[in-house]
Amino acid sequence: MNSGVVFPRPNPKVLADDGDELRFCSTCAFSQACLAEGMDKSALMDLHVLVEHVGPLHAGDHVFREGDPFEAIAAVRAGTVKTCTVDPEGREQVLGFHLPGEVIGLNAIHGDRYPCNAVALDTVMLCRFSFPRIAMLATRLPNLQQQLFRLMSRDIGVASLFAGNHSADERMAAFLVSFSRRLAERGFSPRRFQLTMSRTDIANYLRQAPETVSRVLRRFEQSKLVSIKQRDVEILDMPRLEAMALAVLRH
Amino acid sequence: MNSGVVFPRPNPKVLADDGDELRFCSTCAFSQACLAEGMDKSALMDLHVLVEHVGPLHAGDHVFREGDPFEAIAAVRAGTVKTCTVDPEGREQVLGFHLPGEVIGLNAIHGDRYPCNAVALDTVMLCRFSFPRIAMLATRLPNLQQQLFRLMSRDIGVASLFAGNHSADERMAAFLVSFSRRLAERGFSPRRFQLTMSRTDIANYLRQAPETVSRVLRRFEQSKLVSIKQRDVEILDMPRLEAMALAVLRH
DNA sequence: CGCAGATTTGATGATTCTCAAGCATGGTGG
DNA sequence: CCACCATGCTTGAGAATCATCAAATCTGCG
Repeated sequence: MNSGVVFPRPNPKVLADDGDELRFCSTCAFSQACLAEGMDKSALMDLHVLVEHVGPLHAGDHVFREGDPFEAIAAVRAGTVKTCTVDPEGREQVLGFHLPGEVIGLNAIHGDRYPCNAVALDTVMLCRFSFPRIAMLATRLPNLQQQLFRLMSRDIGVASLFAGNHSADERMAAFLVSFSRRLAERGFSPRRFQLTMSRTDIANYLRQAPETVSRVLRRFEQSKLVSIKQRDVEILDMPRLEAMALAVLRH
Repeated sequence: MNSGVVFPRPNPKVLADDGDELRFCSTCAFSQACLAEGMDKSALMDLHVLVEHVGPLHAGDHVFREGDPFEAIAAVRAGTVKTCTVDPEGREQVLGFHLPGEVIGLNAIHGDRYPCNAVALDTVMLCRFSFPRIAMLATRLPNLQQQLFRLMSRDIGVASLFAGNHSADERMAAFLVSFSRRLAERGFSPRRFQLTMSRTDIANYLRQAPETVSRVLRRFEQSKLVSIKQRDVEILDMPRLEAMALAVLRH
């Protein structure tokens, strides 16, 4: 398995500036979001100039590593990226899972180094943005600046989502609901989806033992909240799941 | 006790544009930080124009409330501010404590409303910055923009500091060390300081029961790690405390 | 002085972790 | 094609950390 760092050296093949790139990149949710913020066509062109399409990365590939010098942020275009730290004793701490349309690396600006690892959980495609260049561009494009502010602001809130002291059931329900909603935002089905990460990763993220995750999911299944086959999830009773998650998500 | 929202209506008395304001505001750590980032004198003047000095606020006063429309960020100049949410059942969740030199409100950009309450824990002085105006200014002053990016980026990291699944002792040690370091950054003593928040607030922040906080602190005192009289803390063995906190803080 | 709120302390209990073993699953090579 | 292995997942039993409940103590303040 290739576990090298591929992020700082984007594959030249996927950077080809062929005629399809503009259309191709219009599927990049990050650009889309900027567009939605009122950026005009020429502004979008400026963005395209500094986008690098990276990938495909495969499960286990690192997007960046903790301690690497910070150079760029990236928008996930396809697949799932896990961010995590490793403490001095080698124990991993999962910080988050990042779905298509979400941006990673924003927590590296302060410190000039990535404070965590970013690892592909499946086949991942990225849009890479040199940060100095996008920041420079943002001084000319207020909408872009505003969008960057918004993205970072949201990450602050997301990071404290699971900060509370809730039960294992509540955290798991919140995890499933949150995952479902984020998928729905990008046009995926909110009822049927695949958990691309291992039980161990979920457990770590939710501050639980993997055994607890397994037991909670089984109980959810027994109470007809969800149906689970391997990593495939079908949500059967969204209202009740949302009710359980309410204490964590607050809406 | 006055528990009204004072933030959106700064006290006119402290906004007086007398000759001392420039010197006065030079004690505002936010401006200082921007200065340190290489802003020249005229840039600083631009900042001063849009600063509003707010305060003094007293213990229990709200700086802003969850749900209030987002208009401004604020730098703490003196005192301590607690940010917290309240869930549908009325249970509070403490998100953080903010010391002089730290900025609050950055998590409100996304959503256009404050996602949490901000409450003064003691006598608090603030610098208030209209966000639309400071964002506008940031397009002209790349150093200011960069500073805002940095502040938000740091908040992402801070929010996930206590995300890990650590023991009560480790979290408390990390809390004390982190508090001490942040005070030291601003020139306060890192060995002797006052915990301006209640045990209940600390407990909530660390996901513990107040009783657990009490017991952990007593054990710390018995092992000569710290000396505690009410809310006054003296750290007696910083190396050992830092060692305990290592798993949480990672440095 | 006495009251209200905060903190401490002790006893008990429950959620969750740990340890250990069994069971699927998916890929590999014979 | 099937046995085999590695990995991840599940399940059960026992243990431990930490929360809860109850009550005493302390503190600041009117």
